Amino acid sequence: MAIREQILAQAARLFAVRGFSGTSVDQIADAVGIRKPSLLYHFSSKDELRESVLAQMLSHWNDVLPELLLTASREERFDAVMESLCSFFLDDPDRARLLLRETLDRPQQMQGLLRKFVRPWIEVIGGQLARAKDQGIVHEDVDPEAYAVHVMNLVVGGIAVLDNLKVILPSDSDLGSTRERYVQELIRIARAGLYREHPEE
Amino acid sequence: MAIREQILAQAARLFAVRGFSGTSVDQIADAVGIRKPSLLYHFSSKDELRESVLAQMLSHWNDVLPELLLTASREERFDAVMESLCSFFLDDPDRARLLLRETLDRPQQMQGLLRKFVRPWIEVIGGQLARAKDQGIVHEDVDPEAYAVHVMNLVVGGIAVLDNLKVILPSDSDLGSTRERYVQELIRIARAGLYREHPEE
DNA sequence: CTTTTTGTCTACCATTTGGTAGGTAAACGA
DNA sequence: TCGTTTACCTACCAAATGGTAGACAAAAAG
Repeated sequence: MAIREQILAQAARLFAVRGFSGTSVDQIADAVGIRKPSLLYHFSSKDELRESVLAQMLSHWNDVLPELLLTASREERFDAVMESLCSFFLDDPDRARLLLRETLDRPQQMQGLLRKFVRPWIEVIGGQLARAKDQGIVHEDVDPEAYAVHVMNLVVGGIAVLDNLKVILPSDSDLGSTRERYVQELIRIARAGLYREHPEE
Repeated sequence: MAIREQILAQAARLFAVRGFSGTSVDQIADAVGIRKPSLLYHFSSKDELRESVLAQMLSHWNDVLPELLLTASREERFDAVMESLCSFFLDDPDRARLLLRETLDRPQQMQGLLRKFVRPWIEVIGGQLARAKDQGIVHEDVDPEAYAVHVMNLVVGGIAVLDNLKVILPSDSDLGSTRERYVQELIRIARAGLYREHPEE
């Protein structure tokens, strides 16, 4: 059964980097080390492969998200949620690229998935915001839903094109720290857009 | 010469919506109302067409940007700059989609363009921030360059997938206002991530 | 009026594409 | 042991792709 996962991994990588139409079944088969008909034995069409790749990623997302949200609700640690959220995509930036490409390529189908996988997060954030507003911690003019969507977009879009943006951030030279700096600023922006003062750290 | 612009317009539209590899020369020709060889008479290859489409957009960008920045430097009206910036992409969201797709499809080539077209903006923002920091208006922990990059990404990415995100923002029913609300929150986040207090409005 | 240029067309080509047919060998279940 | 299933292969196919050749007509240039 390992071969199926290899195919999924290579397909995900290539779809993310070159796009779906920019990737041929042959290229995926080559990357795995088998012939095209062998690949099509496991996934009966290129489109089924696309579906499977996306399903695999969203299933992983669905595994990680609940824990993430519970942590957030219980401890109210904004930065922790943000870092976990970023980690999901930083662990494999192709996830962000894939998501972005799917959104561009098939907006119709993506809308359903967004409803299913993003809406819950937005609702939880909304609940948190209600409490935080009562406590006067959060800016009054925050639009909870729009805010959550923007943060989502900031994370996914930001990580998808992270390598490109590194070019524009040339200051420090040690490896990997550009990413750190970039992510820290991302989280800072998200926090500042929400809280009136700095929340408990 | 009108035909050349029609081709550019249709190509830009289709590249933005379906992607470069997802669009055939035939489809573009059809959209214009001519045959494929006629199109290839004006643009000798599909790749030259891609180049021209991108060049056209960036040239427009380059026309609009200086004025934008001058206004900002002179009057220091943050919201005005943000709204102008958003307008550039809201006027035709395909611009944002195209930019995003190019960044995903050809990161290498895009890095040069980012250096040329985005860096200047970042530097100007940096200059503004220096002054604003002296006046104690801007948060001290802002990373000017990273901030600017994130805002850029927020605008481009946000508008590119705006139609999808509307689905997650279901509250008000009147037409067009979802976009308004979405853009307002975007600008609010950008402002809150920068200024300690609200700047003069 | 003739010649040349411009722009479009039909017909075609080589390559690549997603996908199928059908064979083969190893592993497995009875 | 023998049939069946699994997983891979070579060979092939029809359609679509980017691009070319060359005919043709209108218009611009001489």
